[in-house]
Amino acid sequence: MNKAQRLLHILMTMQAHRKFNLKELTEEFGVSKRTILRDLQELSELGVPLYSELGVHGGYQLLRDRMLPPIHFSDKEAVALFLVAESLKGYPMLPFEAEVESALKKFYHYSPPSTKEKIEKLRSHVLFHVQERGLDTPYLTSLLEASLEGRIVTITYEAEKGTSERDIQPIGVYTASGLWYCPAYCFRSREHRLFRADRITALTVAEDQSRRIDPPGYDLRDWFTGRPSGETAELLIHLTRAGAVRAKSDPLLAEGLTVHADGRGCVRRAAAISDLSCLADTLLGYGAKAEVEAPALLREMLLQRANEIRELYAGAGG
DNA sequence: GAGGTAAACCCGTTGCTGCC
DNA sequence: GGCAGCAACGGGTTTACCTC
Repeated sequence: MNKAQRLLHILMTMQAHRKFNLKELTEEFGVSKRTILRDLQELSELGVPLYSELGVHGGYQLLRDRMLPPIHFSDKEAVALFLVAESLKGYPMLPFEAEVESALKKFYHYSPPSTKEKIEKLRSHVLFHVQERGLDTPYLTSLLEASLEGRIVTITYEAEKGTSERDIQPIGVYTASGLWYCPAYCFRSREHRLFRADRITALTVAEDQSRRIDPPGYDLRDWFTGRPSGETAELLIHLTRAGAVRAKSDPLLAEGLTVHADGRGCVRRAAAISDLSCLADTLLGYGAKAEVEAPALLREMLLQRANEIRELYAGAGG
């Protein structure tokens, strides 16, 4: 039996037995322990999910649940998968980036030449442009994993107001305009808040997991459908014609937007109190194109910001 | 602590292949 | 045919870990 045949037989033996050790394999294949070890290492490097246990009852196990069965794709399905992959390439950071790269390599390697040809053509004719930000998000995968497992993590966050350390329970991650965001329940402010992944400079799993909200009862879909968490306020914003056009493509104002027959519009929905500050910053850019009727707190925030700007320029001019 | 197991080394042997 | 290079293999030793 040559090496290739032996590797194949070892793989079949592993699939037939839930657990095995070196001695059993050396007896079955009539080779030395050293050779079996080399074979197992080679199989592991090829992607076979092997798990070893030390000790008296130690041995090897094949993590069969972690290995997918062979799947057949049609030509169009294969090209479609690569199209999806291409759409992600513009992002400098992705969760499970190395795994995505490895999976695509395997997929491309085993694709027939005609499919490869279509994929290469696709690369020349389709481009998903993502705004380049050049910001590192080293904890993106950790945030995603924490949201999947409902873990509380301790983060160091660099906000505009300064650096803070806080415990959060992420509900997911999403990307917009080339940036990665992580909505999460913040145990310090006791409400859901939005964090920029690139502003997280340190992340560790929190020691105290007893506070975790399980089940969370609030997920990324709730976040996007605008179901607020925590204390809320009724929002009523009137928009000019130009303001309504702009609000249609504004993620903060599109929700709850109604455009009247004359082109003007209004935004009417519930908003979390914690979001008002962010809304005020956005509305400042609308100038007179948007007028806040409610809540009063948002009006005050806008006035305060406007006054700050006025003082700044009055001082510079005089 | 003893004994069983895997992991990680090192080194020597064997067989195949290509080159001169 | 002789030689070098390489891959595959085997044996030995030490270390780490686990169970009893």
